[in-house]
Amino acid sequence: MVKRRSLVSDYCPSARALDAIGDWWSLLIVRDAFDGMTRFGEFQKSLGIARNILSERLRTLTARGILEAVPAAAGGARQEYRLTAKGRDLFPVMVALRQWGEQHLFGPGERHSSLIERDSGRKVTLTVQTDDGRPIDADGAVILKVPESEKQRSPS
Amino acid sequence: MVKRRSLVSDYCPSARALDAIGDWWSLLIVRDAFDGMTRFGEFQKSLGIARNILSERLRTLTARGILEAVPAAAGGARQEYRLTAKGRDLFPVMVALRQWGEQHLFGPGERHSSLIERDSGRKVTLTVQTDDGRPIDADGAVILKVPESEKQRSPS
DNA sequence: CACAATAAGTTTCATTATGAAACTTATCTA
DNA sequence: TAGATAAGTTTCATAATGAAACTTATTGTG
Repeated sequence: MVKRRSLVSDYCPSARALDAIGDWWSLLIVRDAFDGMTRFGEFQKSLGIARNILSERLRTLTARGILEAVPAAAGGARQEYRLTAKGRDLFPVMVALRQWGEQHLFGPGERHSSLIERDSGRKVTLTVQTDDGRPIDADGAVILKVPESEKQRSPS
Repeated sequence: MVKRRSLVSDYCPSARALDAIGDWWSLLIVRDAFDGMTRFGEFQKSLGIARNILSERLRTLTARGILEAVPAAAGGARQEYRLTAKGRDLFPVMVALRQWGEQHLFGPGERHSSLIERDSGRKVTLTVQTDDGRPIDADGAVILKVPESEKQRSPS
């Protein structure tokens, strides 16, 4: 396969995001993490993922700062995998995927899990809006590209 | 590999969504489609994807109703690939990924493309909220699972 | 119209990524 | 302390991917 092309240097934030979490399993692991799972075995049982692949994914997600590995017991070797702040910031991504799935991938009357506010029980939804609060859809939006001349500018 | 496990029967909408568009390349193709691309060659050049893989992905995305293939010229064999309504509904997913990428994958001062409202030039953002309009974060939300007894209930 | 140049795929082949199962330690439990 | 779990790692077979060559269909040019 000649190694999958990396998009980390792409100037499109979506591309970099997909480069970080767009591979098979990663977002499912993150979903389970949002659902409270922390242990290797929990992820493995929930997803039915091969153990070697899960091991590799947990390592990568940790290296990328999306999960952090903390010793399950003081002095012990076993880890618990917890979402970092960076990982928790994927919440809108999860909600967006969920919302699209609900809209388009379930038959009428077919049951699915739902995301609700803990306290009120109200359904959680997601809105795309301008920074002054007006809802907007794809047609109203446009991508402002980085001029060629500025692309190479790197941080510090 | 014994075929990648399918999640289409999972009762979690996020899992089904990832099953549909969570493979390598699919969302990048969708991103380019949002950016106005329609032709095989445009996607190929933009992404640097192998032609056989692009061919397969376009076929799959079309089969799943996310893209539709329309003849480029009347009577011609060449296709244009356009987002369907279902495909355009992935807009919030793209915005969510973009927003996370902007927040966490760019160094300070490093340039990136931005999503703005066409008319006003205002930045587009994304908010997770309850259905009565209050913003909410991951801590305030909880997943309501489908009871075991109801899982099997299928549509029509 | 004839001929070259593109566009859009498809086929073939080499290589990587994944899955399953067996194997290895470390940790927990009775 | 012995057996049972948990958490990985190793090994091996197979699927997915990438690159390049190849095939048609379409477009452009004189």
